[in-house]
Amino acid sequence: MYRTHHCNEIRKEHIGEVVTLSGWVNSTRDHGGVIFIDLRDREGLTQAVFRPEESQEAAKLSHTLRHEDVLRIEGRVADRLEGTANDKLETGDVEVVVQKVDVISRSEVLPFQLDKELSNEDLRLKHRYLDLRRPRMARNLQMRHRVAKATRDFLDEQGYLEIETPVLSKSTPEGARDFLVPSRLNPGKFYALPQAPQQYKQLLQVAGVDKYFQIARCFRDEDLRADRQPEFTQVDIEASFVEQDQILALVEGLLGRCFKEALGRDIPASFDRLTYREAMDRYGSDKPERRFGMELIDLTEELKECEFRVFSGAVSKGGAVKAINAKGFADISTGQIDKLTKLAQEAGAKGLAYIQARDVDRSTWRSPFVKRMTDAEIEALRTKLEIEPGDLILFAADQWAEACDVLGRIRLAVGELRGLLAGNTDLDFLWVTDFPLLGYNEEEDKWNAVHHPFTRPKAEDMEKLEAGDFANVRAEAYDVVLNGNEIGGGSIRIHEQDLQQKMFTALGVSEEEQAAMFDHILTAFSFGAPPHGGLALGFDRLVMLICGEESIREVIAFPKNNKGVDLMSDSPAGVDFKQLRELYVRSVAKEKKPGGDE
RNA sequence: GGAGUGGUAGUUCAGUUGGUUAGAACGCCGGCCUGUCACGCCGGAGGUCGCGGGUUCGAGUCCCGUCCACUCCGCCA
Repeated sequence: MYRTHHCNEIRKEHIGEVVTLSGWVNSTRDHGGVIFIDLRDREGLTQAVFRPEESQEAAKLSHTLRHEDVLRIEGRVADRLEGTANDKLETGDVEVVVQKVDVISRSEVLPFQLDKELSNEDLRLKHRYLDLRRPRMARNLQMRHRVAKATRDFLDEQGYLEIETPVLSKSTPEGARDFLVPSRLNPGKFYALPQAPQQYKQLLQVAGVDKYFQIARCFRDEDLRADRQPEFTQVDIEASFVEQDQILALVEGLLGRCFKEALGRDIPASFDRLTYREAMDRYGSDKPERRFGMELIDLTEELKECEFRVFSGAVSKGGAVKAINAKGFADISTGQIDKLTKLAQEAGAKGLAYIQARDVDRSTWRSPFVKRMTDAEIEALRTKLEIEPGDLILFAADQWAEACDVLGRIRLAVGELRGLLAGNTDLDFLWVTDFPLLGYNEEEDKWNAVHHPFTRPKAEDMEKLEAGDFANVRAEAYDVVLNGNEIGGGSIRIHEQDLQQKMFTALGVSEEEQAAMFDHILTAFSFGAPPHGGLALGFDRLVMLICGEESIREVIAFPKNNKGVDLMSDSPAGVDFKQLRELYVRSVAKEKKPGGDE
C-alpha cells in the first residue's frame, strides 16, 4: 500500500499511529545526525524525521534524498518536541518519525525551483507538469474543479440536462475565424471546430429538451491575449419558455453557488442592471468597472458654443462632449499627461483636452484652452464636475459613442495610475442589458450582428428593424460583468422562421447562402419551435477571477502561448506528406522542416 | 498588421559616463553539523551578456537590423 493518509491529513489525534505516506521531497534539512524532509502531495506537506536510533537504514538513505524524489515512508506519528511546532504548516504540530523508506523514483535537478516565482513563462509551459506541482497551480486546478462541480450541481438541481454537442461541426460565415478539420471520407470538405455550441443548443430546444447545459470546449482562430486562448471553455446554458428575467435570475443563483463553493463568499442574490446606453454614458464601457467612481459627465449642452472648437465643433456635428474629474490628480506629470494623450489617440481621438485645477480661481488652472472659455462655461464645469482645488479634468469630444469609448479607456487608465483599486477585493457584479442588435462595419460596408444572428430584437424595436433603422434596434441581449470583466453573455433568441430569415437578410446573407448554411435551423423553426434563450459564461475567465489570477493560462492545465503553440508537446507540428495526401490537402506553407511540405 | 516592455549563470536579478578577470541571491556539487522548517557553517563548479552587423584603441553598455516572449490596440458574431 502506498498510503494511509495524504500529506495534509496528519493531526494531533493521529499521534501514536503508524502511517504510510507517499509523495515528493519538497525540501530537505540535513543536520548530519537528524534529517528533516517535508513530503508533499497535492494536498500539502508533512514533516518526516529520520533518526539513526529509529532506523539506521532509513537515516542512511535519507542523506541521499534530493528535491522532487518520490518516496513512500512508513512511520509513527509523533508530537513535535516542545517549542518546535511550525504554525506555518497545517500539519505543523506533528511529524512522522520514519521507520521505513522506499525511494520510488529519483528526480534529476529541476530546470526551475518550485518554491520561487518564475518570470520565464516559456520555461514553465515547457515543463508544465512541474509547474503544476507548485501549490498555487495545484490550488488553481482544484478551484477550477470546484467551480465546475458547483455549476453541475446547481444546474442539475434546477432541472438542466448536461448534453454534449459535436466538436466536428460546420463553418459559419460570421464571427471568428474557424479552425478547420479536413474530412478524409469526404474529399475536399472540412469540418469546423465550434466557436460555441450555439445552433446545436437552439436545435435541442426545438427537440423539446427544455433545459440544457454543457461545459463546452470552444475554438476560435484569432490572436491571443492574457484572457484569450484558441481553445477555451464555456458554461453554455439554454432554456425554453423563458424570458430574460428568468435567465438572469438563474445565472445569479449559479454564480452565487460558484463563489460560495469556491471561496466561501456570499454575493448579492441579484445584480444591478444597466442598459448598454447607460453603461456607455456613465462609464464609457459596455463592461463597466464600478469599484471606483469618476463617472463620465455630459457637457454637450454647456459647451456647445464654446470658443474652443474641439468642443463646439463636435457638438455641431451631432456629437457629444464628455468629461471626468480625476479628484486630486492636478499634480499629474507631463509624462503622464503624454501617456494618457497617446492612449486617447490610440483609441481614435485627436488628442486629450485637460484642465489641471490647481486652486479655486480659474487663473490658477493649467490648460491649453481654459482662457477661451466664458465665465458661464467655467461655472457650469465647476458645478457639474464638482471641481475642487487639486482636481484634474479630462475631456473627450466626438460622436457620442466614440467620445464615451475614449474617455472610458482614459478613466480606467487614470484609475490604474492612481492605484484606485489597489488591494480592493470587492466583487461587483452587474448586468448590462439592451445591447444594440446590429453594428455597422465600415470596412465591409455592412451591418453585423453585435451578439450573433440568432439574437432576438426587442419587441418594441421591431418596427425599426422593418423600417431599416438598424442603428436603433435594441436586442434582447445581456452580459454579466464582474469588476470590469465580461464573464458571460446571452440573449433571448429568434424562434420564428420568417424573423430569422429577415435577420439574415439584414446581415447581408443571401437566400442562397441561407439555404446552404442555415437550412437546418430555418427548417427546424418551421416545425414548432418554442421561445427560448440562454447564456454562456466564460469558464476560464470566471475561474481566473475566482483564483485572483491575471491570465487564464494560470487556470488552464496545458495552455498555449501567444502564438498558439503548446511548448510542452510542441504542437502544432508538421505532418507527413502521406497524411496530407489521405486528406486531399496540399500544403502552401513555406516549411523549413520536412514534414508539412510537399 | 501596429505599439510598448523585456531577453546577462540552472532560476530571479544587479551591472554607473563605453574601460582591468561580468557580480549577488537561490539552486547545484563536495565537506561539517542530532531539532530544523527560507536550517546553519566551510569550500567549489557554473556565462555564446538572445542572434547578426556597425561605431570605437576598447561594447553587456552606443547605433542599425533581426529573433523570441509577454502586455495592449486591431481582431475576437
